[in-house]
Amino acid sequence: MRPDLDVKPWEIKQKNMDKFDRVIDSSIAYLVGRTSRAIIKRLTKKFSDAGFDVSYEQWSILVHLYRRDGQTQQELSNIAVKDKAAITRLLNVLEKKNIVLRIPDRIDKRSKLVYLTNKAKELQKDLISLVEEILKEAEQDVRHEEMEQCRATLNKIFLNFDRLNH
Amino acid sequence: MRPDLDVKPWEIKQKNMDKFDRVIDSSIAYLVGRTSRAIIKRLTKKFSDAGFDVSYEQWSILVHLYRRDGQTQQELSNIAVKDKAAITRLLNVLEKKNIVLRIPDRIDKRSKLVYLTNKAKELQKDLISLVEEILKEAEQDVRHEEMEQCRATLNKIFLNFDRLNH
DNA sequence: AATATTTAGTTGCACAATCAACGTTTTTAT
DNA sequence: ATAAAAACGTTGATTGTGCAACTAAATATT
Repeated sequence: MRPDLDVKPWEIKQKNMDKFDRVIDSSIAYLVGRTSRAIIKRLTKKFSDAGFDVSYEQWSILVHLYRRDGQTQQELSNIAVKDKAAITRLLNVLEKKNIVLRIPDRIDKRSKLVYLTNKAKELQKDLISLVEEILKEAEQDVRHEEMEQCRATLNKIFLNFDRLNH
Repeated sequence: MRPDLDVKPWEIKQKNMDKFDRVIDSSIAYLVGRTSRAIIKRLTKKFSDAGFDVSYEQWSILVHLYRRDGQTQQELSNIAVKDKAAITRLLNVLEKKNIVLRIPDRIDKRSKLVYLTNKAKELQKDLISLVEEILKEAEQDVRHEEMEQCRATLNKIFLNFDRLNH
C-alpha cells in the first residue's frame, strides 16, 4: 500500500500548504492557463454550434487580418505571439478553406502577403458577433473598471515575460 | 494586385477600429492566451536550462500531486482542467520517467490512484524554487494588491465560462 | 564586388489537447 | 434481482505548438 512513499500526503499538505497556495491556486500561471482553455472551449463550441468551421486558432489569425490584411507571415507571427511555423500551418488550413490567400511580395521576395478572400469577408460579421457575445459572457459580475484593471495587469505580466523570452 | 479585395485595409481599419480594439487587443481572450504562452515558454526554458526533463504540461500535473498524491486520474483531470485523455497520456510519460506510479484502487476497481515516486520527491524542492522565481518575474512592477485583484478577476472570468462549458 | 550575416518561410520531429468510441466496473431504476 | 445508465480510464483520429535545420533572398561587412 502506498509504495515508494515515506511521507504521508496529509503531512506534506500540512508542511507546505502556504507554499502550494502560492505555487498553484493563486499562481497567475495556473489562472491564466485554465481561463485561456475555458475561453477556447467556449469559442470552439459557439463557432461550431453556429455552423462555422473555424477553430479558435484559425480565428486568432483571422481576427488580425480583419483588422488589417496584407500583412506578412512574420508580422502575424509577432502579433499573434506564435511560432512562425505555427502560422505557416494555420495559413495552409485557412488557404485550403478559401478564407485567405498568400501573395508573394514583389519587393521583398522572401515575404508573402496574406489577404482575406470574399469568403472571409462574408464570415466577418457573424464571427465577430459571436466573439462579442463571448466577451459579454466573460464579463458577468465583473465591473467595467475591474476588467480594465485586469487587462492592464495582464499586459504588464505579459511584457515582463516577453522581455525575458527574448 | 490585392486580388479578391474590394475594400482597402485602411478603410476597414477606419470603419471598425473601435470594434477591433474590443475584439482583439483589449480582449481578455487574447491577453490571457498570450500571457499563458509567454509563461509556458519561460518555464520550459528555466526547467530545461536547469537540466530538468520536465515539460510545463507534466509540471501542471505534478504540482497537484505535490500538494496531495494518491488522487484519481479523474480528480487530476478536474483540478488541472484538462481532458481525461490528456491526463492518461501525461501520466504515461511521467510513469515512464519514473516520476509517478499508478495503483489500481482496491475499492473502486474503475479508478487508479496516482502516487509520487522518490524521484519525484527529489525533484520537488528544485522545481518549486524555479517556479517561485518565475512568479517573482511575473510580478515586476505589479503591486501586491494589483496582482491579488487580477487573480480574483481571472477567477470570476474562469467561473463564468466554466459554468457555460458544463 | 565578394562574402558573411540576417531574415522569411517551410518542413521534420516530438509533444500535447480535444473529441468520440470503447471496455470495464459501479450506481441507479425498475 | 436485473437491466439501464453513469463513471473511470484507454485508444485512435485530428488539430495545433515549438524547436531546429534548411532554402532562398536581402542586408551588412570588408
